[in-house]
Amino acid sequence: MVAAATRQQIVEAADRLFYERGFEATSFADIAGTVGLSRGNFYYHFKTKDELLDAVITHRLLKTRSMLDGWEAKAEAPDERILSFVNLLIVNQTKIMAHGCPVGTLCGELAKLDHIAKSRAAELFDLFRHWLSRQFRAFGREAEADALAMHILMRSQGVATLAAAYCDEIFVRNEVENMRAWLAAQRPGTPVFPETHSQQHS
Amino acid sequence: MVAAATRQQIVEAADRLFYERGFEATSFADIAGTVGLSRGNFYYHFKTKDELLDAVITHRLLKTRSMLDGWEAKAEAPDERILSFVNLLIVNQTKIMAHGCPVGTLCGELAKLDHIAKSRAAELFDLFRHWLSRQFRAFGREAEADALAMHILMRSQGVATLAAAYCDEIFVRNEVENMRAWLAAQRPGTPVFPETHSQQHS
DNA sequence: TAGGTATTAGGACAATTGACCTAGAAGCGT
DNA sequence: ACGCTTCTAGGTCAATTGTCCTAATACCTA
Repeated sequence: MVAAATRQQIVEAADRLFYERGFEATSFADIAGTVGLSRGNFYYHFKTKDELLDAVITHRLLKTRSMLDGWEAKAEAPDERILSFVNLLIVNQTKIMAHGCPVGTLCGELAKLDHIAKSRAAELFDLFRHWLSRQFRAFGREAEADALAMHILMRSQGVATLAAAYCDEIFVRNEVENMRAWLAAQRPGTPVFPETHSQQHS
Repeated sequence: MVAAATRQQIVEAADRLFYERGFEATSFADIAGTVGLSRGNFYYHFKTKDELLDAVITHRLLKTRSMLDGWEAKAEAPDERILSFVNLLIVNQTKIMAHGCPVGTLCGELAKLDHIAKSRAAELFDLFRHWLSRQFRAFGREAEADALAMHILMRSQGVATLAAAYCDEIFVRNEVENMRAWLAAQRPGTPVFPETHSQQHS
């Protein structure tokens, strides 16, 4: 097999395992077992674990950028695009309830480890942040675009954390509904509109 | 020294290190070095690392319960009590920006490790959840009390996660202000009141 | 002070980790 | 078929992990 393909397999396996088990808890042996390679052979593709982590983050950055570009290419209204982001909580519900948000948990782990790659992992947040900011600007909330982007990013992180702690999909649906209502209330020129709270939660 | 005192020292050192570095990344040697004990002596106090984790969680449950009881003992209005919870984000800002929320990050790590103690760590969330729920009931939002409690818990988790990723205290202050406004809007019988968004965020 | 219990230090243990080396297999252009 | 580069398997290495044992010390009671 050509090196680039093997490398890609390794990165994708590491991507999944870093998400499911965490960076530190995933060993080279785990990834080797998944890919079907010998342990020792890793050194040919990645000199250190940090180098592998860097490749995984780069891979995630590319995947994320391409997803966001895809959403932006669609001829949708900006608020509908923002809803695409919110809907990630529903689309990836099962994984999120099991392992949290891939971005949030990675940044959290790297923060605790005081790892050099922490700032690079935070670029994943930046991708969402600036994309959301752009949508809010197009939405007509130029001045507050970044704060609104941070707000919705914050909410999705909070939902993901509690979803993983409680494994409660009704809560997730409920809060996604709240985010939709909140977003509707952000339309500029809309008369005052209180944030509603659906109460289907058990 | 009496065993109970040493045990307490160990638990408190482990509590801090588990928070700052994470459960897995903290070794017995780290804790021993902090407390000033020999590594081997640990086995006398805790047979396994899981037993130590359990003691740490128990310790956190007691600390948290006592904090919440203290807030509830004060003759305050329920919404002011809820603000005490929100203010934790300000009071512990430095630590949160460095290591995230102690509860959220522990639950997240244990979820990834598929650890038996995960549900016990989630009891920490339950403590806050039920306490907040009680305040919202006293606030006159009987029917939606639990959903409102989960909502504010979710927000504090989201703020903590992004605070750790961005180390941005303006963001924290901004979102705390938003939570205050949101809370004011939850007063029953209050005319519609839109969630405001302060825009001091850089 | 004597005797027994409670507590400690220091080290041994196997297992696992990331890192690294080397011999050789596989692939490819000539 | 040749030679050269690319790639791989298996193993070694020191360090660190949680666990566990044992001899010695500290402490308290009688």
